[in-house]
Amino acid sequence: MSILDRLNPAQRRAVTHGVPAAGPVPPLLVIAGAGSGKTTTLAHRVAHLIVNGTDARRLLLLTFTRRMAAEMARRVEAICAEALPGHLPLPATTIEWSGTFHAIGARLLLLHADAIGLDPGFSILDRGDAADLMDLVRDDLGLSETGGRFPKKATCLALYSYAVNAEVPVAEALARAFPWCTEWEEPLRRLFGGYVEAKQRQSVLDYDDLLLYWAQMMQVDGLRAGIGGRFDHVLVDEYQDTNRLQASILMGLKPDGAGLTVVGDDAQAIYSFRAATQRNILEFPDRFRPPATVITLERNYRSTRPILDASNRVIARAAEGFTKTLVPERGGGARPVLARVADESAEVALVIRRVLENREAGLDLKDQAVLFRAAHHSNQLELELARRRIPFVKFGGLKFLEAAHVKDVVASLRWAENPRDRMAGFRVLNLLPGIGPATARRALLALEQAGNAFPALCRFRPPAAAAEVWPGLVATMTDLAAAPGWDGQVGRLRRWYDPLLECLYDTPRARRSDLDQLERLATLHSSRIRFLTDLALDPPEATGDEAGAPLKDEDCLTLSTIHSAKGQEWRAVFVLNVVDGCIPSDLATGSVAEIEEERRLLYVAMTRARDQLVLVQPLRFYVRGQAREGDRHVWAARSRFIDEADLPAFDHTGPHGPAVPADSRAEAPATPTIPVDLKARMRAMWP
DNA sequence: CTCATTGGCGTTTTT
DNA sequence: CGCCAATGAG
Repeated sequence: MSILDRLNPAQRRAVTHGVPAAGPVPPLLVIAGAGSGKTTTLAHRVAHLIVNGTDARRLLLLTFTRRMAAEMARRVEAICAEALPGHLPLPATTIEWSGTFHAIGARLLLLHADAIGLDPGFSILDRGDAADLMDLVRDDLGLSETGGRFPKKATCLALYSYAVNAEVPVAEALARAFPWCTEWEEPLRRLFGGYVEAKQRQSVLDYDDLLLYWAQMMQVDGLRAGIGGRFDHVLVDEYQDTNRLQASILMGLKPDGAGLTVVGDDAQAIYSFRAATQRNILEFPDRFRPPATVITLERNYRSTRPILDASNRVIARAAEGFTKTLVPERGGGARPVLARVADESAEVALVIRRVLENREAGLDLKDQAVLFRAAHHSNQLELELARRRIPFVKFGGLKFLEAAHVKDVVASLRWAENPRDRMAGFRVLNLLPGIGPATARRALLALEQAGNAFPALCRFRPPAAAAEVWPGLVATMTDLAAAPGWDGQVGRLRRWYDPLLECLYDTPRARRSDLDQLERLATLHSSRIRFLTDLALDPPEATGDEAGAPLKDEDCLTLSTIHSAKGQEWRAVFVLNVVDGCIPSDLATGSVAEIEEERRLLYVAMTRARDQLVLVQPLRFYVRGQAREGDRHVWAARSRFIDEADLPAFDHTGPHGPAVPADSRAEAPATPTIPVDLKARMRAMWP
């Protein structure tokens, strides 16, 4: 009995390709359709390599998220334990080098910091900090007074990031992704130059640097040999969502493709906004001589036949790709439902009703998920779930880490770790009453001139309003910077920060409980720098529930953006707002390529479902930017990706007839749900 | 120089 | 609505 017996023939070929081997293992591309056992296959291949004598420490496993890395490690160990009975699974089967490109990049940079002249105490900027730094540099370069509308900081950062990740000049990035900013090409280039300089002066790296420095290291002979030679096998998951820079790293690691395995599904490519390109996966085979072996997995073990049939119809209308049609292994099951509802309130009601019915019928909340295109699409649903005390977790959207008070504390820790980190210092100083940008700048200058030693700040004369709290700040930062151990540092910091919190924000109680959570989280990490690095690369998800992190065992409904649902599955899946303008997003209809990506997004959402799939289509959308009881609305059409000809693949519920009622032009505003308050109207006449 | 207020404008997806 | 820039009072 072998671990290979439970695999189908294509999976088995993928797992055993080139192994056991006498010589180098030729490159392999696995095209794994949705639900075709991709994770199983990859985990078995890794286990098969280990069982056949590959040292687990010489494996590099690159996944799309930390969560996937952990899942993969768990499964590999389980399979190895089964295949090698009697051997303890640890540590011989533990994959040390497993994680996202960014996390692995951070580790390699730390390891080789000396060789490339990088301060090993570097801090990692999250997206918000990077954008703020971009803003600061823009001010310094005097680009704020350009008149007209210079792109906003977030746009500047996105553009810079695109150029780096796509490995194209600014002009090309502008043309491809930000055509409305082309007139600013020259000042933008200056801005990016200044941004890079500022990062280096402060010993900070942004996300892109983790890849960029890694790719650059692979261009240096000695380093390339050292890093590439560290790994016998490199395996990459979700290859369809990698970009040019990541491909360059891979080619640097394994120039001839020996030991390289990439797995992905071009039909599920949904990250082009991060400069991911399908060309990576489409062109992979021919990058090598002889070309890489291609193995396609098309047997779907996840969804019932009717769900798969509907999904296949949606993707069949796409233009390009490795052709494959998923073949269902599971029979039976009901058709997916296309549920028309009056508006978003009715959508919320329908989803909650069906979720609860499912639970009555024995389907736990954790077996069900609600998916949507944009994080804010679930706002109403979240409110209603909270009101009815139905537990849920939300993936995607605002992160815990992005809350102002959490950023305050993290910035303080980062400043203590790296006093040259101006973004961190700037944020901390601005917390004090009476201190604004100008004073903060002067204080940072004073600190720099004193050799970045915090005690020197004692001599700085703050404005009168800050005089009282100033010594506390200096003492706190001095303590943190000099602290011998990590234990208790967050507690020490909070003795100073918590009183400030009271004055700064209006809901101090909820915020303090967030900080309690942060403090607990801190104890799970061995040092301050590890804590900060892990936090930047793998921020905990926001929960939407005031209780903080949901208990692991609690039965909980999943809410998720479609992007964050990648690689997951549930027995019942609801997709919100399957209308034109949401899927496809009205912001992503500028080109055929963008629209095609939106189609794949719907395909990804639909193929997450095992037994039950409900696409919800509200007919009426209230327009934003009006009074609470306003009645301005638009009528939305069914998503263009559900073709008329494909309607028979669905069951239909809700109001029928044309999407836009014939008499809509004449329709009177809905009756207000709140009784008219005449007295308030009288008062309002005389403000 | 700080801080609160006002008015205009854009509104996605994430390591 | 929520973010950002401009404005004006202290």
